[in-house]
Amino acid sequence: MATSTVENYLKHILLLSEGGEELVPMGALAEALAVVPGTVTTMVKSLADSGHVEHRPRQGVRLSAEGRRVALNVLRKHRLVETFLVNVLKMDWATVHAEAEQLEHAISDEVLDRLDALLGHPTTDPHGDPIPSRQGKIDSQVYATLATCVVEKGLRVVRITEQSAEFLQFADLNGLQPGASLRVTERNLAAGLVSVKKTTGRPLILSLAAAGKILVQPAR
Amino acid sequence: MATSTVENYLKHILLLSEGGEELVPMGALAEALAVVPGTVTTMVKSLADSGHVEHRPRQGVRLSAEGRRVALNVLRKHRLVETFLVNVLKMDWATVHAEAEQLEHAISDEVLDRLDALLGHPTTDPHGDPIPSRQGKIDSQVYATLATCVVEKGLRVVRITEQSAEFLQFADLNGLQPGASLRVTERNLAAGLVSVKKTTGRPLILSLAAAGKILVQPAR
DNA sequence: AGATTTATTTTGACTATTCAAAATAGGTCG
DNA sequence: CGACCTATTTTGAATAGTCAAAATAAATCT
Ligand SMILES: [Mn+2]
Ligand SMILES: [Mn+2]
Ligand SMILES: [Mn+2]
Ligand SMILES: [Mn+2]
Repeated sequence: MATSTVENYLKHILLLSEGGEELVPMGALAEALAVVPGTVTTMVKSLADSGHVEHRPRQGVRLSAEGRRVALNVLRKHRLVETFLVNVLKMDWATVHAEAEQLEHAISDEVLDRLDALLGHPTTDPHGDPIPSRQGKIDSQVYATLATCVVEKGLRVVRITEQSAEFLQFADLNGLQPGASLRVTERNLAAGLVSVKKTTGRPLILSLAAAGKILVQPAR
Repeated sequence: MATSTVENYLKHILLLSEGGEELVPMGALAEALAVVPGTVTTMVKSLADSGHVEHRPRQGVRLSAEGRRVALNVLRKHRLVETFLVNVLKMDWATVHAEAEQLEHAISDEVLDRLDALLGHPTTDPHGDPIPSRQGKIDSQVYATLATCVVEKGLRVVRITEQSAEFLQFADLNGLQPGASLRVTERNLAAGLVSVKKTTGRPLILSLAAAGKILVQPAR
């Protein structure tokens, strides 16, 4: 019964609130949804009327328990669909985000369950993004990034937190997929650069901005 | 760029015009789309403005070449999705129609092609409905039905032309799936009944209305 | 404190889609 | 032919979502 517009609003509020507690500023939401701020104000008020969010005028929005439930379900659909598109249909991981953006609103919970089973109940999508469980639990572990981790330690890529096709294409081409092993050889804050050595392939230099999008954990 | 409303209008015009040539009366379209006639008049005029249909006031609508192209693409998506849901996700053929009704508007041509390949380029969906080719060709062969076919000849079910879950459930339960072998043992026009003997299972009696929804061809 | 910048909200308008109800064009039938 | 029936069209109004631009509140900066 939630329209896809409503689902998108709720999903982005969830994504912007790092778990669902903090107030999301209207401007940030407008930016994420690619609409003007006035539109967000209007929609958020109606979302508040329907009990999906709490609106603190001039401060921001926060999901209600019900809003969070809906948002997690949409996010689960999004990420399971991405997994399906990559693992089963063999699509390019750089392009599946746009596809999933539509499909997340079109698949039923029934299809969702069957996809989940077909895929073997995955816990992360092709980008390493955690897939909320059927019950709405989502892994909220905090990871270091290539911009913040310790230098000269063995690391494993766990996640790429960026959905633009260009960046993902670039990451893929340079062996930065979840599971890849590497270490940071040098970090120059002044120059804003991070040097990375992968176990295989040539050394790589990233900007701090790019490095900040690659989440890592200590190699097992 | 066509909205899903537009896609639904075009698809139903195609379905109601037996191939695309005849004029579809506004009332029939309104009924198929479950909207009031006035709404159809309004929408059809805008579809005519965008070049998707030709509107003969007071007579009906007909698809333009472009409208037909769009409609066939949507129909192809619908039927390939149904095939996927049944063959891969093992869903009940009685329920996939409603799912496909949404998904047909959400999958891209890219995903469509990959689904087609995954399924081995099927030419009919689980109900025996022909799947339009990528180039927009669709099998328009005319078949007899259990209400019109010859009596006491070996037959094979080719298609069930009804998408309601109840009817499909009933057909499935009684062994009336595409491919099933049977013959009509008796037809009583006065009583409006058709008696059917399947190769396996007990004899079956259908109303003429129900029998008319089962398309058959002479057993090979 | 007063002025200025910035984020948010308001207002007015527009598109797409729909319905209810009234108006109308075409037949049809006596 | 004229009354009548039926399908279609018109008219007026509603809902969801959006934008542009003006108004306003809050925060920041002399
Ligand atoms: Mn979306
Ligand atoms: Mn992802
Ligand atoms: Mn549809
Ligand atoms: Mn079908």
